[in-house]
Amino acid sequence: MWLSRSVRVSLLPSIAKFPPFLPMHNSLFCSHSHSQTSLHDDAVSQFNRLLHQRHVPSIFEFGKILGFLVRMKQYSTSISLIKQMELKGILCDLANLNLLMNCFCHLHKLAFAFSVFAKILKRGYHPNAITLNTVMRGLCDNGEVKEALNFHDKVVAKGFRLNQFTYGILINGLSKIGETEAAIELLRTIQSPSTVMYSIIIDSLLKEKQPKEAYGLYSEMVIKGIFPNVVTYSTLIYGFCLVGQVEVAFGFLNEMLSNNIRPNVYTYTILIDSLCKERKLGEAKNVLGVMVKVYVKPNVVSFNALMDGYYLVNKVKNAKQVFSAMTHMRVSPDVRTYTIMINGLIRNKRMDEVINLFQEMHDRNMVQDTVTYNTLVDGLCKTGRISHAWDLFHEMCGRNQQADVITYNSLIDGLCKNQHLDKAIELLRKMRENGIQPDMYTVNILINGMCRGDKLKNAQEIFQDLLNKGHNPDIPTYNVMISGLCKEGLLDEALTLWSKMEDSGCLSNVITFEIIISALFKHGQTEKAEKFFHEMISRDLLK
DNA sequence: ATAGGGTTAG
Repeated sequence: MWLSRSVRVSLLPSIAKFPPFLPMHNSLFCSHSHSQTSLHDDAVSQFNRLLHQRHVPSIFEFGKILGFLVRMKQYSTSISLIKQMELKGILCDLANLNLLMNCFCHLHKLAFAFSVFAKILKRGYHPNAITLNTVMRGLCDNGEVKEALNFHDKVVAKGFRLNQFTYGILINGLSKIGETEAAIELLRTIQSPSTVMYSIIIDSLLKEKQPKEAYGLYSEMVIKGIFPNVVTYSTLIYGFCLVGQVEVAFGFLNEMLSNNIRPNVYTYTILIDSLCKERKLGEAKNVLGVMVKVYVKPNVVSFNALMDGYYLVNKVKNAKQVFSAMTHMRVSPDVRTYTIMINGLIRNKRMDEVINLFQEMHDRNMVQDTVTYNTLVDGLCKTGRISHAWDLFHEMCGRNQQADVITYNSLIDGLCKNQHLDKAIELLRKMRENGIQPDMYTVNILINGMCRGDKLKNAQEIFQDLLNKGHNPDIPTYNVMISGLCKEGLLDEALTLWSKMEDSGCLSNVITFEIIISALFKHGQTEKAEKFFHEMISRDLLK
């Protein structure tokens, strides 16, 4: 079923090349409608007009406006409008109450949602499938998938009718908490499973790096005559790129095209992102050009992916061009756009520009989130500006952006590398106090810090502790430990550990080999070094 | 009911 590589390759360059950032294309994307804010305000004032009419309008009129607001994700507004309705003595119907419950669920106010459910029962309304599905989705979104399943069993026992959506919600809930097996089991109990159900599970399998199983389900749905749609194909393209099988992914792209399923902004953005991660910036830029040409409007995600790609290959100028191009095309940068810019500029040691951008976010009333702060904190640590990083750490806490394991890891690493091992240990303790569990990065940073600080014994203790607790060290853990042993000239011990690593099924990467080879050379063991070098080549680890 | 972008260790 796969089309040849030549088909795949010809697909993109066959489209006429043109500079994707010319202003002539801007007119395609100019917005002629009201902004979202004014639409929201219009809806609210129309609602108020209805509310104050002399003759009470039908409940259906209110419902239309409320439905619109929910589609615009204005949950808080919808809730307050419904409250005003009830205060005026206009009784909500079942649809309004379902909608109200839905709004509370989206705002993660599950207790309020349940009180609405109680109200539905108290008023003698008969909950319909939408009511029950909303309850289950609320539970699932809150991570309470088991409770959703119990709820399902209970209402089924009471004779309520459910629908396809119910099982989509439950399958999605199970998949998103990593219970893909259970999701598949549930799928097996459904007489006529849908495209959506298959798509959800295929997505989970690919994210868990189980491409064979995902492919199996895809074949199964095709055989059963359940047609993959644009989401299914986009999921497959994304997932197969994720597991490194780019050829297969492009096979799916060709297949969707030959099935006359048109790629949408998601599909194109996935392609841009995947090509960028493969460092094929020329092709990625062409995809953006194709999008423009076929009138699929790139959005902020498309531009962010491309920008990040340019920074990945250190093309600062091109990245900045993307930044201004998106503005010209009236696509507003978001927090991630700025974070990508900040991250890229840090990697290119342009700290003054970074500080300016951070200030610009402030000026634009953008809320810097944990990731933005993490990026900057790490950048400051890496350039030795520990005290500035420390200030930002406090600033983020003060602004209610929770420091997470990554924040602490960056700071601990910075402290270790600037001769403050004691302060690093102190911060580790503080991190635990704040309820944040150290992860593999923390362990590796500490082992590395100990080795650098001539505390090989402590590093080995941490490593042994990891083994004692039944954790498997990962490649970077072995790498830092091997590197520490090499640094002390303990080459035999390093090579023993390397053997253990390989025996445990943890296969070396290019960095492992670099550490070992350079240590062997340094100690005049040229022959051994060459042996490792050839091993590395035969494993195809050199790009 | 389903798909896409940003941060940490070697």
